[in-house]
Amino acid sequence: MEHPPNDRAATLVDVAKLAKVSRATAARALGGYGLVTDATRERVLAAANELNYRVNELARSMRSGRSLTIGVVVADIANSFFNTAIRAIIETASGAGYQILVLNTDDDIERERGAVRVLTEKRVDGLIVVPASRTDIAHLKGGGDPEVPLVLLDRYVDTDDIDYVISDDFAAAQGAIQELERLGHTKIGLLVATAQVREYIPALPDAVVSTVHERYCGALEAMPHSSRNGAWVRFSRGNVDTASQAALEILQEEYRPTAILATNEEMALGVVQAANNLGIAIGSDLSIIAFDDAPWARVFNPPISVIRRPVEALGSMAVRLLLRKMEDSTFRESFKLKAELVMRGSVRQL
Amino acid sequence: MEHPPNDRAATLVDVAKLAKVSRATAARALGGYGLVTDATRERVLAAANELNYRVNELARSMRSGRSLTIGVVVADIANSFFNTAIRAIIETASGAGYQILVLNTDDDIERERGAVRVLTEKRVDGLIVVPASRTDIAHLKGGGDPEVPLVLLDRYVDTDDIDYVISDDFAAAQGAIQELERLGHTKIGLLVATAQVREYIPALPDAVVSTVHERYCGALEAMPHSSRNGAWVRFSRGNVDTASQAALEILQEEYRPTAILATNEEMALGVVQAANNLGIAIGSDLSIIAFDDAPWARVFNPPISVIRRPVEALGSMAVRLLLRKMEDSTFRESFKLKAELVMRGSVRQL
DNA sequence: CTGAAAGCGCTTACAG
DNA sequence: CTGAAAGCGCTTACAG
Repeated sequence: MEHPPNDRAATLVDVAKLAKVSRATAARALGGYGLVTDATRERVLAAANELNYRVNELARSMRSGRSLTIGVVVADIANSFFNTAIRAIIETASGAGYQILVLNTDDDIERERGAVRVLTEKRVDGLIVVPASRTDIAHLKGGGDPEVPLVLLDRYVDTDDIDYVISDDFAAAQGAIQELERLGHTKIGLLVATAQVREYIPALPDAVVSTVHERYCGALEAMPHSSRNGAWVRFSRGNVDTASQAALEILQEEYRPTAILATNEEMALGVVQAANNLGIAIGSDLSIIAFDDAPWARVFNPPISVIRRPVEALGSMAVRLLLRKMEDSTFRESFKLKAELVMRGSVRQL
Repeated sequence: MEHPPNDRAATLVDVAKLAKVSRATAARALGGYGLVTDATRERVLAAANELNYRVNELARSMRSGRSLTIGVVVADIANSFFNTAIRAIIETASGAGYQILVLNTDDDIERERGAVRVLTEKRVDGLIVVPASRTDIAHLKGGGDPEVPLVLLDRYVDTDDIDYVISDDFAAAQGAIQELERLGHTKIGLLVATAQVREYIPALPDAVVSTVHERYCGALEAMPHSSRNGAWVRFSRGNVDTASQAALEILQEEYRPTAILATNEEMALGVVQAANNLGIAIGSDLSIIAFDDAPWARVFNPPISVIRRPVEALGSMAVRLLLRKMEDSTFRESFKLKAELVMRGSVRQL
C-alpha cells in the first residue's frame, strides 16, 4: 500500500505529486503557514502520512534562515551546576521549538574558540556561553559581520556589550563569611576552584574568571583581619583530589582555621576528604560552607551548609533572554540573581 | 580595508569573486577536497580571511548529505552516569568532527518519540538513545525508509536488530550480593530505581527497562533464601526523597536487613538519608553497596562501596560503534562491558 | 486559496 | 587543475 519513491526518503515533491498539488501548497499545508483549504490540507497530510514524509529541517533552515538550534558552550558538563543548568536550558528551549548543541571546553580558551566557530558555521540561531576567560573574548564579539545573538551564563566578561545571566556571587560569599563570623568564627579558610591553575597555589592568579574573582573578593571583604594573611587561602584546580591536597595544606597550618568556605562542589568534597584523612570531624572540629547545593550535600552526615544558587532559573532565564534577543537584535538586558544561604549541620557555633 | 558585501555575511560567491576563481574552485580550496594549485589555494584562503568567511554548514550538509551531527537522547542529563557518558560522547564525537544534539526524556516514551522525530528531521547522521522502554520501540526502528544509524546506550530492547553498548548489570548485581554473603550477610535488601513507578512499590512492575530487570534478577538469583520474600525489596522512582521513603520502610521492618544494594546514585543517597534519620550507622549497623561511582561516594564517611561501570568507555564506545555503522550500514556489533566491584568502608564483615 | 519561478549556499559530476 | 551547470529540498515573494 506504500508508494515507495524508489528507495530514498519521501520529499516534498513526492507528497505534492501524490496529493496532486504544487510544492508550494504542500509546503504550506505541512508547515502550517500561509493559507490552505481544509480539504487540500487533509489531502496533503494524508499523502505525507502515507509516504511517511519527514520534513528536511536542513533545507527548511537554509531557506528560512533559522536553524531552530541554540549552541551551548560550557566548561564541564559533568559538574552538577552545569548539567542542572543545561537540563533547564534544554527544557526551556525545546518548549519554544529549539534544540541544543552542547560543547564542552574544560575551560580551555582554544576549545572555546573552536566551539564558537563550529556553532557559527552550523548557523545556530543563538549562543549561550560560559566564558573561559574574562578578557580573551574577541571570538565572542562576532569576528563575523552579522553577529549571532549571545548570552553569557554564570560568568561575565570585561566588556559592557555582552549580556549575561549570573548569580550574585560576591554577595553570596560575603554573606557566608559574615554568618560564620556571627557564629564566632574568626579563623576562616577559603578554597577557591580556579581552572587557570595547574595544581593549587596560595595567591590569586592574574587572570581569573568572574566567579572566582567575585567569590574571592566577596569573602575577603567580609573576612576578619586575622584571616586575611592568606595562610588559609588556596586556589585549586577543579578536581576533588587536588582540592583535597590544598585543603590538607590549609588544615595542617600551625593555627588551622575553624571554618572553610569552598567555592564549588569539587572544593567541598576536597575539604571533606582532607578532614576525614586528618580525623577532623566536620561540624564540630571544622565548619564548612560550600557553593552549590549538590544532591549529596544535604545527605552527608552532618549535612553540608550551602550557598544555593537558582540554577534552573539561571539556565531557563538565559534561554528566554536569548530568545528575546533573537527576535529583536537591539534588545539588551542582563540578570544577576540572588543566591540563598542554607545553613545545616556542617557549621557549628563557637 | 574590508570588502563588506553590503551587510550580510560573506558567502562562497564573495570569496570566489575576490579571489577571481569559480565557486567550485573556491569551494575546493576551502573544503580541502579535490585538486587546487597551492597558488590558487592561497589566493582563496586570503580572500576568505579578508572577508571573514564562514562556511555555511547547513548548505554544505544539505548538498553533501551529511550533517556532521549526532543526536543523543538520554533519560536525565542531571544524573551522574548520564552526564559522564555524555561528556565522553562529546569528546569522542568532536574528535571525529561531529557535534552533539542532546535531548532529555525523563524516561517518558512520548518525549522519546518526539526527540527521535526532531532529530531525524534535523537529519542527524546517527543516533545514540537510552531507550525508555524495552518494548515500545517502533519509533526506533525507523518508521522512515532509509534508517538513521542507531546505537542504544546503557539499555537494550526486546529485538535483536538494534545494536547496543551496555554494562553487564546482571553479573554486577549478582557479584555484589555474593560478596555480601561471603562477608556473612544473610538479610539483604534491595532498592531499585524504576522510572516507570509513581512512588515506590514492593513488587517488580510489568514493563521495566533492561537495567532494572538485569539488576533485579542478578541480585535475586544470588540472594539467600531468607531474603527472597520481597520484604526488603522496593522499586522506587529515581529521586532521593522517594528513595529515602522506600528505604525507611525497609529499615523499619521487624527484622531489618543488615545490607542493602542500591541500583543507582539516587537510591544510594536515599538509603543513606534514611539511615541517618533512623540513627543507623552505615558501615557498622548497615552495609551498603551502590551502582555507579559518583564523585561523592568515596568521600563519604565511611566511603561507599560501589559497582563501578566503565562509564566513559560506554559513551565513547557508543560513538565509535555509531561511526562505523555510519560508514557501513550493514555493520552490526554490540558490546557488553564488565563492571568492577569496589569495596570500601560502607560494608562490614559480620 | 493555489501555482510557477526564483533562490538559500553550498557540492557534485562532467567537460575541458 | 579549473569552470559552467545542475541540483540538494525546501520557502518566499509574486501572480493570478
